[in-house]
Amino acid sequence: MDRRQKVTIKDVARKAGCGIATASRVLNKSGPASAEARERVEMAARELGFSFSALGRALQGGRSMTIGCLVPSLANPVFAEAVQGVQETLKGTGYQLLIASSNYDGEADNEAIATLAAKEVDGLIVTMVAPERSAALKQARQRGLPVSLMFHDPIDGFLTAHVDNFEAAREVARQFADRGHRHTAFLALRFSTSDRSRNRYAGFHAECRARDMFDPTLIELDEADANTPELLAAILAAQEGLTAIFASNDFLAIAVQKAARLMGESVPRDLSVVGFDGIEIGRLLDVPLATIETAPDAMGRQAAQTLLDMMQGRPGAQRPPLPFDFRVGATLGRPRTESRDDDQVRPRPPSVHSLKTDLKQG
Amino acid sequence: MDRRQKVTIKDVARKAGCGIATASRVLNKSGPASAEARERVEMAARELGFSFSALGRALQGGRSMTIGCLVPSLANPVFAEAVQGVQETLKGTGYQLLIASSNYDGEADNEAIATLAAKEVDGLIVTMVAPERSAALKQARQRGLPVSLMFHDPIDGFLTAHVDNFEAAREVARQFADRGHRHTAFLALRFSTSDRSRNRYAGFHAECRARDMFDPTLIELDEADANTPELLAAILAAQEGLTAIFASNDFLAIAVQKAARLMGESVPRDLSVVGFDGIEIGRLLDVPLATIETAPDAMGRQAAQTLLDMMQGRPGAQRPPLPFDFRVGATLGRPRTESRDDDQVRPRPPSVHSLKTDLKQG
DNA sequence: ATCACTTGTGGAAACGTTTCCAATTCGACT
DNA sequence: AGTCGAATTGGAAACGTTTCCACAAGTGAT
Repeated sequence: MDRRQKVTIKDVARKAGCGIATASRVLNKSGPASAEARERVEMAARELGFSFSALGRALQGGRSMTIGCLVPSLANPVFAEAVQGVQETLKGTGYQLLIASSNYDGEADNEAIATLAAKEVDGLIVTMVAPERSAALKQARQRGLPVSLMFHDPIDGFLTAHVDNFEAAREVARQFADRGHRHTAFLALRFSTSDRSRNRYAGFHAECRARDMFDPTLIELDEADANTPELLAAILAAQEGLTAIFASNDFLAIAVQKAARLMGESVPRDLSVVGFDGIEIGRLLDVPLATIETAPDAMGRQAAQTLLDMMQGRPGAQRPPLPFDFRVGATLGRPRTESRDDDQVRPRPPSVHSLKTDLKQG
Repeated sequence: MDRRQKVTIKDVARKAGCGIATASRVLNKSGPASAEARERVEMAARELGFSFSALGRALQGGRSMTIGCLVPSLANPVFAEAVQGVQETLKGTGYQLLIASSNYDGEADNEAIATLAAKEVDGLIVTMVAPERSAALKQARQRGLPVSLMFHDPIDGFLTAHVDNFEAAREVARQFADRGHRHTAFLALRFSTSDRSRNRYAGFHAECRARDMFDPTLIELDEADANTPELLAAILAAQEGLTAIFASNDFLAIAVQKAARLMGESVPRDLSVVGFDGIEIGRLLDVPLATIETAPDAMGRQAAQTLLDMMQGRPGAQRPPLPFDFRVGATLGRPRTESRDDDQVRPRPPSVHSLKTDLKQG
């Protein structure tokens, strides 16, 4: 019962009464063989239910036809969709995907890369905490492993499929400014483990300055869970004069809406909210979410295509960032108390940076 | 540059001036070695940056330490979360996940299974269109490959991690009945490729009958995309007297809410909606979604654990279904025109089965 | 009948491991 | 000094492929 009996090409050859080499040639159509031999080998293979072992092939051929993929988490639909995009592009190429996830842990990132490399993957598609500082990734590249990045902004020496987070965030600031918002906040999750988030903040911050708005307050959450809205409500209640929030992803943006509801405030009358990513569900909401719409699956497809090119020896250059769209939802409006045209330079209030929410650990 | 120079144990042995066997023993701590030899080998390995090739190991040891996983799509958060759960359970066991997705295509299912088997995975965790009819899966099992199912209701000869779809759907019907609904519909996506969906319909249908409600109308969509709400609105407009809809997943349920809004109807005053799955975002909605709450990650964890048990020779028995919860949201209410207690048996209206929406192909 | 080809064929090496087993060394005991 | 056992050690086989190469057999031309 439990005996895992493998049928090898040796068995086929024996049954067909020929040498291994001949069987291999027939089954791979890779060399000459008499009609009669072909017939016998094919028959034998069919009867035995033979199929090649990718292991033996990989060992001998030096190519495993496997691609390693590392993402922070599949529970985040953005990454899940990207991986799906990778799968689509790989479909039909014969490559399989070995997937690891690090749960946003830089240490786990390194281990995962090492493990994937040990499995002799032919290439790596990666989103990690800090690719530019990963020893394991560096070593993999030194060994000649092609690496393609996803989501990360361009890093020296790497090719990446990305959107211009800085620019996109500036766009959000512009939209806020155009509607008269001056006092805003940037809401992020796990700021320290995401260069994307940091770049969005940087862009948002820069444009706010350029538009003579207050520096945005930085609100950082450690974790998102069921009571995130309550937590947010508490934090927001402590902020005075805030009229608009830019959330680093759509999930957070939706949580902000919920928080506003809990506080008895109305979106966008009392508070404007803009998200990032453009997940499908945002559209379906009662009050459709204003957001930066990106295409994670396209990101995955591009990263995969880049990798395929590298593996075929066509190095390719860094592609321009993928386009994003500002989706005008219904969560963005004018602030209730319009700024009264007193354009004289006012002192900026001290910006509350890194308002860490360690209420839980405390 | 491009030279992929592998450091093998042979290189280590040569540099350490000893035999391969000794090097192997030292590096694996699997046998005796003099302190001096140990020292030299470890030094050599470090200097060369040696790491084992999982390929050679797998070939020799007969175990690849890789597990194959097949799901319909990672773009569906339910499956993505389940895979995440699998990853969590596998973390620390040394097993890696080779992931394939079929895009709900039964043919692709078979190919994927065959490919995974060819890669010599040590076990299979699978959600597919029709496991009971898959030739490839059958063959894999005959070869002694342990197989663990996710999401599927129990099938003879397989172990599966699941929720009781039939019972859960009955619960929905009960909730409808308790509030006085009699004329309901069941909304599904790709009915033909999902036994889960079919079982939910069956349970819903059965309980509707038991409660003397009308047979639920079956509404089936081929695909969900951006204009699903419009499509739904058109379909719903044609249904008379409908007071409640059971959607086969939360995404569809949210689309129904949007459709109702498009039609100028109010949820739950004019139409009650209940979903299935219990995705996190449903909670955050303006009108929190009533739904059957399941735990996809727990499903993944259980499936993985079952597989680990099988691989360790502990066969284990089919576990009971994982619990589900009826989440009382705000999308479920009493129908506007309360059924006037005329309990005489009324003829049921012909139920519109398989109202296929091939508006697009047509 | 010999030669030079073409065609078909199978032995064997190589890929990177692990592990069995025989051989070597060494100290200790008779 | 000679024998014995324990502790180390390394050669070689095996895992399932592919492919190089040499060999056999057949074919047509000289």
